Amino acid sequence: MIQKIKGTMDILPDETPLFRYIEGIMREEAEKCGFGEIRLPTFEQTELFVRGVGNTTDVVQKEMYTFKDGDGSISLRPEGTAGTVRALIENGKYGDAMPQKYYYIMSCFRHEKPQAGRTREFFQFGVEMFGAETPAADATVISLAYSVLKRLGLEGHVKLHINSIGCPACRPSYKSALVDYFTDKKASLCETCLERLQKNPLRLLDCKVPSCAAIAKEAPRTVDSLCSDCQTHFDALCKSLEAMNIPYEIDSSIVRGLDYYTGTVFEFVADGIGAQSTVCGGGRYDGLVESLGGPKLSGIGFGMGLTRVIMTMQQHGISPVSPAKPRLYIASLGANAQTFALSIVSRLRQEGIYAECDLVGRSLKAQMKYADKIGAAYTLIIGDTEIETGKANLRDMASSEQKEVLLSSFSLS
RNA sequence: GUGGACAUAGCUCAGUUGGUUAGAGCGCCAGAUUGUGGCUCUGGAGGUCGUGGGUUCGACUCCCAUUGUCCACCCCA
Repeated sequence: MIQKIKGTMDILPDETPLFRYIEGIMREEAEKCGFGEIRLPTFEQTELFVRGVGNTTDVVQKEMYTFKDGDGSISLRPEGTAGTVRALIENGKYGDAMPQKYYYIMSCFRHEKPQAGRTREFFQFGVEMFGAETPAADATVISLAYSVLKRLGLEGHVKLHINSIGCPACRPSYKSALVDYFTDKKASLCETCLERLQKNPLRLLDCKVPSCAAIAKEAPRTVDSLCSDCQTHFDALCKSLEAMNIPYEIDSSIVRGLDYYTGTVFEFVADGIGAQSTVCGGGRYDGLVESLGGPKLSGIGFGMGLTRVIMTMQQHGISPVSPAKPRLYIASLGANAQTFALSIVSRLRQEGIYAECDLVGRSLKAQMKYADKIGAAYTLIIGDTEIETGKANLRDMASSEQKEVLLSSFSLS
């Protein structure tokens, strides 16, 4: 038999209501903050991601689904920010009133080895805000993520970690201080850390090997080496979060893996869902619009993984929705009654009522069982006698009480 | 890309030191006096034991390969 592609998933009808519920909350919260939905192409020119996400990142170097397309090269989007920035520039939205605020809920694709909380196609809720450089903008974006998680019942199950990785003015000096520090301790670093020292020094800070972690703990911290602009920005952000009653902790090991991040970075981390525990991650990317050919325009945003959110909810037994159940099931006996049932059900549906009837030709007993199984609130029983007399029994499935109703003007009110 | 674990019915799993027709629970379908669900009882359908090799008189069981799943590293949402 033909199986699904590795790292993809089927979401069946018993799970889709939960997805829709969560998506609904994300939309509401984003729109309350003035973010408008943007829908982007599933694939873009490979070059967009190479320049946008960064050609030194793992995402671009080894995780993109890239195809030849005529003379060019296209890739399935591995994230949403680059495409949003491209659309902003291409549609001239940088000429409109600032800030520009966009959100999306869409699938992204990365060719990684699947594990808990990591699939090759994954669903992401993302928001991007352009043209607002104040700490208040950062706070707004973080608070939006927070209110989504809060409404989903995850307050207390996720922790907000924030950090500042500095701007082009102060990051280079920090980076070299970091490299110097770790170069001194080269002898006691693990193999992957030696690699990180070469290509991604900031990652040295969150190695999980105990000996490395101990060294990293004493390493120079970004928050101690920020330029005065970055420092005041970061301090103001902390104050704003406090003013909004959003608990956070400063975590100098928070480093984002995408090249475009500058200044503020943050993560919401869940407990108990395995190693891939970042439910939401984001930060500021003030140089990105310009580097993709647009005007100098600041940006900040985040991505939130839908399945990781769901895993966290399940971990804590939070299940706010259940599938829809019919108000009425009509059990019918014989072909005439089945046709009659069909007509009533059809009329009820036009009135907006969820109603079902027998489509299999089962015995009455089997139909009753089925009605119970699908959770019908009421069952109406119709045979030839009922059609003749115009009266039928309506059974309340919860109490088993039955009453006779007139079929001529049957309604559920 | 690296490492580890696992793969038996629709689902969750048993299967004894290799030994006849591979089991259970749940689910599904059908019955338990003629047209009434939930509880109980009875019966039924459903598996070439992931796939391909090998060892053996004989393999679900042992060996090799392969594919897939899960978990971790890496990386990230």
